[in-house]
Amino acid sequence: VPSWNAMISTYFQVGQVEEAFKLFDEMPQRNVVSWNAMISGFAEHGYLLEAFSLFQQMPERNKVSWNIIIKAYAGLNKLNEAVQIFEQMQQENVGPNAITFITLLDVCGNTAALSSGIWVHRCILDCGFEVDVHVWTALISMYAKCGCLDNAHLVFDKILCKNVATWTTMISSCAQYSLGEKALQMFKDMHLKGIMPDKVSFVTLLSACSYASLVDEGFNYYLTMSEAYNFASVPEHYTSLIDLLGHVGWLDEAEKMILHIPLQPN
RNA sequence: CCCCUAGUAGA
Repeated sequence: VPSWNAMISTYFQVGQVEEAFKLFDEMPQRNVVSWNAMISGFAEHGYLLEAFSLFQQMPERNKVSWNIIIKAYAGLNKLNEAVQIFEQMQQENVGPNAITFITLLDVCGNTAALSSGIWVHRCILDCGFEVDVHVWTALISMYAKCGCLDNAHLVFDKILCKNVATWTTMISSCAQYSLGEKALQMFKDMHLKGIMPDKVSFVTLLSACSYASLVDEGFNYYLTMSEAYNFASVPEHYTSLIDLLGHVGWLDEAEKMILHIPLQPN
C-alpha cells in the first residue's frame, strides 16, 4: 500500500490528477494515507468538491485528514470555515497538532485577522503541549502580517531555540515595517549568535537593503553570499537587487542588470 | 524518501 500511495502523490506532484485517481481506484487495498493523499492532491489542484466528497466517504480519519481540510479552506482564505473544521475535529475527539495550528495561523496572517490570530495563540497555550520552533515562527509571522510588530517581537524574544527561519521572519517583518536599518542589524545579530544565513535569509536581507535604500550594503551582501557562502543565485536575489537599484533611482543600472543576469527575465 | 508541516523578491 505505501508504494501505491507514493505513486499517487507523485502523480499529483507532476499534475497528473486523473492518473492519480485511476491508481486510487485500482489499488487492491487502501489505508488512511491513501485517502489523505487523494484528498490533499485534489484540494491542491482545485478539485475541492472531489476532495470534500472523499473526506465524507473515507472510512476513518486521522489528524492529517482534518489538517488537509483546514488547509483547503485556508488556501481559499476562508478563515471562518477553517476554524469551524478545527472545532469540529475536536468535537470528534481528534486533537490538533502543531501543523493544525500552523495552518490556522497562516490563514489568520494572510487575511490580517488579528483577533482570530490571538485566539489561536491562546488555543495553543491552552493546549498545553510543548510548542516547537515552527509554531513560534508561525506566530511571529502571523503577528507581523496582522500589523502587530510589537507582539511579533514579544514572541521572538521569548523563543529559546531560534533558528535561521525564526530570525528571517523577524528580519522580514522589520523590513516590511520600513525598519530597514533594524533589519540589517538583526541579520548581523543572527550571525553573531552563530546562526548561518541561508538563501532565503539573503533574499530577505537584500529586500531590507532595498527598503533602506542601502545600495552598497546590498551589493556587498550579495557578493558575500556568492563568494563567501558559495550560494547560487535564485531569481529572487536578482529581483531584490534590481528593485534596490530602482528604489534609489539608478534606472540605467537596473536595466543593465536585467539584461545581464544569467537567467531569463520574467 | 506513503499523506498535512514555520521564514524569502517583484506587483
